[in-house]
Amino acid sequence: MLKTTITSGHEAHAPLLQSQSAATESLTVVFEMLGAPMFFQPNSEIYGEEEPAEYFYQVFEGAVRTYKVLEDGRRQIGAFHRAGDVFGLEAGDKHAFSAEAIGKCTVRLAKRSGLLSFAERDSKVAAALWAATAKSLRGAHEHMLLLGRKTAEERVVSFILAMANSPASDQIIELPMSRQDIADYLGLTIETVSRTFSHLESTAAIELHSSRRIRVPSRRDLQRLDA
Amino acid sequence: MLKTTITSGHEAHAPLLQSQSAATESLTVVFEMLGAPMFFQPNSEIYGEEEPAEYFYQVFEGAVRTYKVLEDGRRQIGAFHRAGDVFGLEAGDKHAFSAEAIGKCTVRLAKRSGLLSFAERDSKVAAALWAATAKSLRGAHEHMLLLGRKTAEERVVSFILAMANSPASDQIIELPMSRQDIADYLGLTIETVSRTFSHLESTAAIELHSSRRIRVPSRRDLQRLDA
DNA sequence: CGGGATATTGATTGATTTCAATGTGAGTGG
DNA sequence: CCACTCACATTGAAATCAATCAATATCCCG
Repeated sequence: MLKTTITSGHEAHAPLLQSQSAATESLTVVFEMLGAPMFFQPNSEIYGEEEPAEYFYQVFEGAVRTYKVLEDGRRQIGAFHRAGDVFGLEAGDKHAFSAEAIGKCTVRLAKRSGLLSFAERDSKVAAALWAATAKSLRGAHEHMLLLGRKTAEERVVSFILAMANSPASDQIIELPMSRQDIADYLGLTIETVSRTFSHLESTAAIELHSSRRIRVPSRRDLQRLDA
Repeated sequence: MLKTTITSGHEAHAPLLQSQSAATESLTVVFEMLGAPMFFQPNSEIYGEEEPAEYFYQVFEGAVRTYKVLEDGRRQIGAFHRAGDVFGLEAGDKHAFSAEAIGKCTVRLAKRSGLLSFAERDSKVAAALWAATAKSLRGAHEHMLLLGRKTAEERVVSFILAMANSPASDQIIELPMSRQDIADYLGLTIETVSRTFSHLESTAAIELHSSRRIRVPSRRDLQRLDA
């Protein structure tokens, strides 16, 4: 199984694939068959908004951001994708978002036409495609709640909790993305994100070992700060 | 076709079904076969968050809001659904959102099990289900950009433009929802929404015939105020 | 050991929220 | 038919949270 392949060599980390649903697994099998692995350098474009959507994508290793920009440059990151996540699922022949590698990363590309004709013949694959799309939708809904109704501190806390994907306490979390990425994901400025991290540290809710390496001594305590 | 059925008797209004995609149409056919129409009173619950998701839903007449609330009562409306729109598509056995009728409305309910087993046998139906889910995802992404990066005025303008679903200028728009609903959709307070409507009126970007009936003299002019 | 990007911290401003009245309109009953 | 009422909407003044403007500080990377 690819699951094994993906996690091999990462045993020291928290599991990269959280609650791997049966549906995602089944899409993973399809990506193994149809997907061509492709390597991307940090900050390189995987696809651009408005480009014809020719492929579906699955992160194999590393992390990816998908985003939209307004004419004047304001950027909203829609989601961060990590190993095992499928992205680029929007229907229609054009991408609604752009996608970039955050650090070095490997992504599997599966031709839409191939995967869709596969889905036509195998209803399990069609169901997996639907489930993966619905999973993205669920994530977008959660993100919407955060952007629309939460305070800066609640946003940062929600983000940290989402990045700490195991329910265990006392986790060390490695953030692959910059403060600017976090700010553009949370709908805040980089200064507000930085200040909020500092403030959380000052109240012992988190420890900042370095700017991209944080420790959550008690997940419960942190959760109490989320709405 | 149901399209005819839905719009019959509404010829005086702007078309209720904007760009009805082939995919939605094909789901509409399924709803005609499997769906039981159900009538809802204003503000009545269609389903609640965390309830087992037993059905898929299509608005037949009227308007529906889907939303999430935080423990302390802050509410985020995820989307407004109008005639022809399919909602409740989230995968998983529980609803992620709640859904309520805004005014009096009729909704068709199709059992998930039935529609899914139909999709298993007919790949066209499976594709339509996927496309409808992806359409929700696209809407959520657009909404995210609005919540994360737009100013109050831009949000209200985006909202008005979305409610004016024909590209024509000089439209009169009937808003089915209250200012509170709009506020909770845009991530603003009711006062800010009200002030922004007033300000748009003072600059002649819109006319307020009554609080729920507005006229857009020039769509182009209004679009210039959107980001 | 630089040097440039990234991050933190401080001071101030400003948009939106909050608090507080006032206005408006649809429905009801006298 | 009018007055009353209640929910909904508008408007105003003050407070607040996050953004902006402005220095440093720190971390990589060569």
